[in-house]
Amino acid sequence: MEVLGNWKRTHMCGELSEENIGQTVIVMGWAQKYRNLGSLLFIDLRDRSGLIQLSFDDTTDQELFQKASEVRSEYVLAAKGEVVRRASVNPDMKTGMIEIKTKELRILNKAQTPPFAIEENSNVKEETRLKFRYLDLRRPDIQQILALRHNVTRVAHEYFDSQGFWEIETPYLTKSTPEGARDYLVPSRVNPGSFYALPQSPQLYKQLLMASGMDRYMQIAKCFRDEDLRADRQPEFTQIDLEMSFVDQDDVIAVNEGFIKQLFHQIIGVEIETPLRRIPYQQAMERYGSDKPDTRFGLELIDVSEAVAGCEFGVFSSAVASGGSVRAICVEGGAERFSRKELDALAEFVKTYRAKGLAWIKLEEGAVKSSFSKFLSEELQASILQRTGAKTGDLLLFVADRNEIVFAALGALRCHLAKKLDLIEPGRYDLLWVTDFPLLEYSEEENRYVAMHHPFTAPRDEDIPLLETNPGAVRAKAYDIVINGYEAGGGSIRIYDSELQQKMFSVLGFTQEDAWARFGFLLEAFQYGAPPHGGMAYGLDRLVMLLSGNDNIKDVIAFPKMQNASELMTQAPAPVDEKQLSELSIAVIKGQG
RNA sequence: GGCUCGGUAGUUCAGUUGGUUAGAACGCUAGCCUGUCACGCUAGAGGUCGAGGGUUCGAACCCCUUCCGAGUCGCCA
Repeated sequence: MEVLGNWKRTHMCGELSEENIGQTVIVMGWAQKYRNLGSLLFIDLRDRSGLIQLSFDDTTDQELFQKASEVRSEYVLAAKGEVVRRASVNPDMKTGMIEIKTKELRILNKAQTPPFAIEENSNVKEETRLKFRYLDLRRPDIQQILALRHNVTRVAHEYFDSQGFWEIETPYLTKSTPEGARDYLVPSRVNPGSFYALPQSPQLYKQLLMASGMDRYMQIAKCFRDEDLRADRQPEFTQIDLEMSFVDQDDVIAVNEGFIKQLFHQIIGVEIETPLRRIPYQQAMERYGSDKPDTRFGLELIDVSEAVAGCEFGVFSSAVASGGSVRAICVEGGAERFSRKELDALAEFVKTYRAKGLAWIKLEEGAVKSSFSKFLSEELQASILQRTGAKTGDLLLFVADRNEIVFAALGALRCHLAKKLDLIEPGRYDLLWVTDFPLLEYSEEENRYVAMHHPFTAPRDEDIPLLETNPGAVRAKAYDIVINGYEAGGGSIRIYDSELQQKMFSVLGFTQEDAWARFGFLLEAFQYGAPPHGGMAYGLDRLVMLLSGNDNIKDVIAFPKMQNASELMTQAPAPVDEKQLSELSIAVIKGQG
């Protein structure tokens, strides 16, 4: 092993070109690959910019050649030499026209053989990659994702700065607010028995900043939610968070459309047409069965409740009679495409979403087959076809149940079918706003209304009277931005009036004492002149995922957590010793969980 | 907590109906090789078939239990 000495790097490997021919350069990096031909030896040297070939010739310098022949994969090298045109070019390599005729080599560090090859498109299993994440991160494709991620935050800073936003940091040690997701708690040594919560979002602080007259705020903020993970969900994630004063919904949307336009343009060179389409929540549910619809393909839901009400088929008629619905997806040309076995698989698929089954009609040439053919009178068939517009060759798939289940099942089914039938054009981006969310939804479990977004979302002005008479019908000034079926961000206009905020808490079932105990600081702040305000937060990880064409959030986070919320490499979380616990006045109950 | 899929060499995988010493490719080690770039040639090392138990004359394969991972439902204001 050798030291760097007085060597200074002159170039990054991938940035050398024919323009450097004749120059003496010093490059540093990792040995990607070596090819020893006996008395001629090549090493591909890698840094984050790319590869450059080092060449060694036994006949010019035997000692140097000997040293080079000891180099193995992932050795850390510094090489000094002359950039020369290659004897044989490699057209597949960015620096394939040139190489460095090495004069001096320093082996800065040796390396064990890595457990997997450091190369693009590696298909090593995730578990191994995460255990050796620092090696996985050497792979060029992951480095490019992290570079893209850096550029997304850079564009965010630049854009929002240009629009008059200040980046202001808010605390990570905050107060637990039991509404919403589970909190990560942090014990306080100096306040035994008391706990901070890590923020689920900077929501309350940014609203208070508006009350403070900061006018426009933004922050790249870490957020924490102690809930189960998914392919697009981590317990620790990053938001591009922003808030604005003296604005209504259209103002927030306009500023954010500017951001999205600039982001797509600068990061991936895609021009986004603005203003973006907006569809109300109710319509999103009716047409796509989802509040984050993937609009890159059709397969829209069709309500056939009226057509089948009172029909012989009990599954249908009873669903309608009990206040639910029967809805269908028409798969064009699907009659031939799906075997009985595949239809059974689709039925299993929708059962995941608590649907009891999947009824179907195949409109085959000259014959109509159906899972409920004995109830499918000519009359019923005619009215279904009339309602759905299905024609010969098509396949109709039905779910009958409570609306909530019908939407969930068919909403998921249409995405499933789109993948299966390859209906999604690669490289396409479909963006839209979903607006007019319900302010509240009724929780059977808790026997009360809960906020759909959060308790600080403003109701639409004209719906305020309904808060007392029909809370479920109140629409919110809330909006989500949906990209390719992912909720990429969301926001709302907030309540800024203390009275209205207190009314909101009371609708949510808080006593006045409760409300003041938990959110007194906010209610009070609103009494000292809070401006109308609203904002938005993007899931940075999801944005990066979408912009880099990934479908797993772990791939766009340097050190992600696994499904059980642990980190494989460092083994966090881990037990701590008794001394630490006793300092925090914490006793762990053994044998639980 | 439920459901589905997976775990065989360092890596990616194959492994037939339960049948001899569990294979391949890449990687690794050693030797040879002057224009390679998926270098080539020769030889070699490398396995707790996730773990435990059971059935059997015999288990990577069948059964039970369990551990680990992924996806998903619930959950995620």
